[in-house]
Amino acid sequence: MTEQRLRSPSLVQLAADAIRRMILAGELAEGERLIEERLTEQLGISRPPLREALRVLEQEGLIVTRPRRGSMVATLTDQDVFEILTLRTALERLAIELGVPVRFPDRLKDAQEALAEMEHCADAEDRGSLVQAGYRFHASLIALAGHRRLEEAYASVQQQLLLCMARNLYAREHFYEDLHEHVGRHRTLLELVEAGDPAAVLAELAVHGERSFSDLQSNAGNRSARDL
Amino acid sequence: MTEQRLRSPSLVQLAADAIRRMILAGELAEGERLIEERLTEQLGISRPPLREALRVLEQEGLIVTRPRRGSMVATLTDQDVFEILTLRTALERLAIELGVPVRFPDRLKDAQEALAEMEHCADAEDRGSLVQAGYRFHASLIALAGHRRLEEAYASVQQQLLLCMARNLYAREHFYEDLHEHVGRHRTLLELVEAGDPAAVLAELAVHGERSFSDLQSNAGNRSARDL
DNA sequence: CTATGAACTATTGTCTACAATAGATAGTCG
DNA sequence: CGACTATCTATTGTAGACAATAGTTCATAG
Repeated sequence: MTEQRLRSPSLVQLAADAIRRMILAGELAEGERLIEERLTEQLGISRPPLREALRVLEQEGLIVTRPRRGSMVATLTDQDVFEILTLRTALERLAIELGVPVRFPDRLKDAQEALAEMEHCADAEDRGSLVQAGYRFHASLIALAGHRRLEEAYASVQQQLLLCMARNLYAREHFYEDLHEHVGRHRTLLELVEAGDPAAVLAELAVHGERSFSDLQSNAGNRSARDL
Repeated sequence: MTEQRLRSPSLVQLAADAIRRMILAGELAEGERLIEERLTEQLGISRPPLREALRVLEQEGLIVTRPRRGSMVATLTDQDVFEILTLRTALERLAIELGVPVRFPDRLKDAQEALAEMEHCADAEDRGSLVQAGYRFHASLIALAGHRRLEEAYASVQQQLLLCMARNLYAREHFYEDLHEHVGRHRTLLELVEAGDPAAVLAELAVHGERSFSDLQSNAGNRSARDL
């Protein structure tokens, strides 16, 4: 609304988006070195903007950079998945506490639209699009809090979660259950949000999250799965 | 024109550290434009590494960059302070839930040392050093969780909080109370952590945080102060 | 045959220079 | 006298080249 889309995106943003897409699409293998010269040829840009884009991705947690040794696609361990999931849960909890009951009713529309698309994807059994719509749904719930830093942090965590999925480290929760049951849980979530009961939403989210923690019990932090 | 020789690690990191220090020390005013050429002269480096450093600081939330209009020191509103404080609380809560009871007893030493230094600073009435020691104390509590992403996110929030203090937007909590009472609250916190009672720690933290929210009631999100 | 060292290569780190754009200023027209 | 426009300047965006370093390979000596 207030955002003006006339801004010509800089090469840095375009390069960051392109590399991010490549990583999340699995076109770049885990731990693969990112040779700057190769990427400049591939993207048709020069090294300075590319290097700035790599700094952005490094801060986002998608790549790791070691001095004089270049950048590599992030390698995710079970510990990393655990960290991503717990952090996501903590951020979602804050968002619910701040955003429910809803103070910006117009923002609910985004969630409702995303949910409608999720149902459509479930009917069509389009799992890829369903995951995308699911992320939009969650992001729109976060936006209810009206908390810019929270939205940014959540987006970063979501991206890393996408990376987990590209690595097949996190496929269980989203793929190994009935699609309509999956969408139904989200519908329940939205209804509780609309009802304005934060505690109930948090309880539902806890059920949501418990499944994801169940396979990480080898980690020292597994105790927290119950608490969250 | 202090020509400092930046060498070994990486000019990007050194430049980022230097500019970060300048911002947090208040040497750069709120909203002040960061002219790249000026900074290159001041730091004795060239523009490419400087620009990469600015990207890092942008991701950290200390500066804002608009395309073709350069970078500015972040301007903090009450809403920003609210966001920083709520995010910090959410991260601390996760850290306590994951780290208490303590599973890495050796890491408690850092907290104990920081607390001892806090007491020393309180005796000497050195408020500046007390704040620094306080941040080390909190950071060491976060480290109990053994959660790298959490530590990084918390460090970023802490930095922005330091920026708040440099802007006198947040001086109340740390400066307008008795120093020994301040340290005493932290001692209580550590004792509860050592006792292994997460709920009690969270309750104490809630008291800790309530004071900071009290001046932000004009914000729409003030309702959360009680919940957190 | 193995181990060690030196030279080489591939890659990153940094710098100078050029192009493009947004903001400012002054001049002119209504 | 005020407002609008064109030019102008300061600053950012981008490019290509040079310097420095870590990893590798080959040669030689034990």
